[in-house]
Amino acid sequence: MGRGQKVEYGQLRATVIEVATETVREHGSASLSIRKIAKKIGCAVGTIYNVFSNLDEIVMTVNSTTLSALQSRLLADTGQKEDALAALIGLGQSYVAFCRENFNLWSLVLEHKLAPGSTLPEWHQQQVDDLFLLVTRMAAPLVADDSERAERAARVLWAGLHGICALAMSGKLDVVHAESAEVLAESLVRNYLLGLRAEGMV
Amino acid sequence: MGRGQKVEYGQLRATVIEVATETVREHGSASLSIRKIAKKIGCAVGTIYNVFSNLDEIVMTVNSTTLSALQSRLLADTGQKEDALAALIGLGQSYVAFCRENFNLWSLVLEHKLAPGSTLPEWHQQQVDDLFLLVTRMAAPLVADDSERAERAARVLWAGLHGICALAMSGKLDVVHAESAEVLAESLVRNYLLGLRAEGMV
DNA sequence: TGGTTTTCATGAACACTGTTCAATTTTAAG
DNA sequence: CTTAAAATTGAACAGTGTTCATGAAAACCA
Repeated sequence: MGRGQKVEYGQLRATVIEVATETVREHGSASLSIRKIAKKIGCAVGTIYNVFSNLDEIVMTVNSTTLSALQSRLLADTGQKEDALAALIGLGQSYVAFCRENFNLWSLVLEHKLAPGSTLPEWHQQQVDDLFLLVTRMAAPLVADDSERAERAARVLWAGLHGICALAMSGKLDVVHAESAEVLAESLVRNYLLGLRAEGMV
Repeated sequence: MGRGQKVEYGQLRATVIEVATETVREHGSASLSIRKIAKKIGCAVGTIYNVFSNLDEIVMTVNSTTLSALQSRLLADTGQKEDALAALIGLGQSYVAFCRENFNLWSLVLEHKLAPGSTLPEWHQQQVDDLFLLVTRMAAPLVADDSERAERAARVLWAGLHGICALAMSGKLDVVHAESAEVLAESLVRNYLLGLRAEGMV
């Protein structure tokens, strides 16, 4: 390589992300290490550090593509639904399905803890905001009068779905063992929104 | 020490858990290591392995006391509430408060992943079941006719509260940043239960 | 008391991890 | 062809969890 060869730079970055993604998808987040990536690619560890500042940056880049995949999935699944309630229920189902199909990659997103004192990079934050905006937009018709309450509803639903998926995936607190996450997700979305409507009628 | 000195055995175990708990509480789960515990206690690493089979067992034991503390907290806070709805809202508030006050210790519970293929030890599973039973019992009066639906409601609420707290604590998806977790928790519990009731009326 | 046996404590050793960096090779420019 | 810049390398450093042969100490028995 010589001076200013940015082509190779981008190529190596892509390869690293590709290998890292496949490793996580197949063997889980615990088995991801710089050394293993280097061995699989066939280069030295230092080479990777020439293109990523550390492992965290690799993880965040992988997570970024996972978030993009989720967004595409949600956008595709909730294309044009007549009923707003049905659309949000469908959103929940899509989210649960995505978690199931991308177990290890989604775990990597959830497990990631940003270094204390630092904030998410702007490009990453934007992805999260976009994803959340999707939910807010879908919830808006159901609480038409009040946009503040629409946003709160979106936050509750988003967090609630996250909780159901997180417990379902880890099996940790055994809460979701008996009943499928899909059933719980539908129950959450339907009844929460029903409750919002009922509250508005009082 | 000599043969059959169970007193020292239990004493050392207690000390290890004490030191581990304080370390996590003050510096977070990432800074927990066998070597640091040993140094803090003033013994060799091998000594700890004489009393715990590995770090995972230490973590699970710490988590066990955290779960006990949460259970005590919830039991105390939701002592005798007349209204079932108010009681469940209170439960949510207590849960959120507990997460706030025991940030690092509760993170340790959430972050723990059990080794693939293995299941939670019986004594740990029992704690989780007890905790969950608390929610189920409180939800029962609100869906009196159907115990199956009561359990589902409990699962949804439990998972939902977990999601709100998890996102609030990590600040990861920035969902809970604008509004406090307490507000979201109350919204979740109130409207979900209101929805359940409305559904039953149809 | 002395000798024996069981039990416990020790820390070096092993196999890992992320990260750094001086030395080397490769490549491009002049 | 020389030179300088850039990219690659892998040894080195500071960590991690875990194991285990060795030595010390305590308890049992005579």
